Amino acid sequence: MRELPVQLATKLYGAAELIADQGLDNTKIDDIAEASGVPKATLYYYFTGKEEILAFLLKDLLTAIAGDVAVAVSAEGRASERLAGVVRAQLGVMLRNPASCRALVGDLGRATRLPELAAALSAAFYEPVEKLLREGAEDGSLRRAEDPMSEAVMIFGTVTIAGLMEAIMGAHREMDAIANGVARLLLDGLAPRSPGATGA
Amino acid sequence: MRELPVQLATKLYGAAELIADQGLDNTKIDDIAEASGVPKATLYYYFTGKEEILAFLLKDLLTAIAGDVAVAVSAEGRASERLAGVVRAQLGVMLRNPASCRALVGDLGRATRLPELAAALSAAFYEPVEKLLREGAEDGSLRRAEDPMSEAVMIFGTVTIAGLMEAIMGAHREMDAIANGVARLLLDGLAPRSPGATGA
DNA sequence: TGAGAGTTTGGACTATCAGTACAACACAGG
DNA sequence: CCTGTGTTGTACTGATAGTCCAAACTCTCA
Repeated sequence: MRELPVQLATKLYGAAELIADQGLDNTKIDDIAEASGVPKATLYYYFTGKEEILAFLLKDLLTAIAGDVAVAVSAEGRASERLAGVVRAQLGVMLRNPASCRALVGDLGRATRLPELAAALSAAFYEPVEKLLREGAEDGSLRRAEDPMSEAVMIFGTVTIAGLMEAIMGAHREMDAIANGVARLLLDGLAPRSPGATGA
Repeated sequence: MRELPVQLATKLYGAAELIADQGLDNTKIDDIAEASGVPKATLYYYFTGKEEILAFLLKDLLTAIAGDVAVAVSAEGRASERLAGVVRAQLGVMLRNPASCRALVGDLGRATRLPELAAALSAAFYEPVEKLLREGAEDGSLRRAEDPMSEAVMIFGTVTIAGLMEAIMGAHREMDAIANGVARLLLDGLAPRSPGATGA
């Protein structure tokens, strides 16, 4: 895949919705060309095929998530508060890019089969969150995890499915309401808390 | 889709792995025919196309999950314990059918686009868990949820991603270890608990 | 100004594969 | 033996992903 001019990249976002709606294999290359305004021949000049176009869009989304998550992770405050920030960050990106987000989750399988995406996902989310969990154990705001990696994975799953549900349904709730719900589940769990001991 | 003879259904499972590995659209009908031992003409006698074959496999998996989840939901004990049972049930089915499970999550987007699957998923998981959450609020073993539906969705996401990760990685951990980790996150959350107040 | 490199595009072409058509065959029950 | 229901091989069609190429266009450097 050749280096992509910005202007062209921008046009491609127009195709994300199409892919999200129909799935990649129900979307003809010619449809993508038409929806984005980029001629087919040009698409093939830059990409080796459909999959690479999807991969580009998804990597872009993951990069956006990575950026916002990184900011949240290295903010001020206790780890538990920053974790809530991470949740808000990921949900924020997802709700701002519902089409790419639906395409990502919709073609999650393909995504897991694209190695560079797995790496991007890991860098965007798992590693920072894992680090955050360790810091939480230090500052006492989070319990010590036996297996921070798999907890990070679960956290990602929780946030992702919550965000996806909104993206599919068409985001009828405020982002903050959703983020609070997710953060509460993750921090406090479902069991009742004895009064006066909670995170964020 | 015609009523499917059991013998034929059994053969089809052999194709699930193929689909899980490659994704549906990289899998040729002829490959499915070869892998399952069911001739292409017979496949088209029963199914209208590829998608319907996938839908059959997924519906089958969801039915299995629905069955085990239903048992767990209506077991003895407090709701918190039964919720842990639900987690074990879903993970159990997923780990016993890693191929279908990967195919399901891999083609999740397609799945969300197949209305009967969305309905099956809802019946298999969301509704029973939502009911369980309400019961937990009654018996005091779970906190009262503001929005049980969306909590049920998040729970599903957490369990699913955890299970998927194992299915992809090749299940190096014991099912019980995974299930305990998931149940602990869901019930207790990540914030430290004051001693002596916890679920399951 | 103009040569040359890289980019952009239209359009024709090929190869692959999903899905169809159909005829032949198997095998049941009456 | 006849008829209906499943089963299968084979040949076919149509759609479309991806290739190829030549013409045009743009930018840079001399």
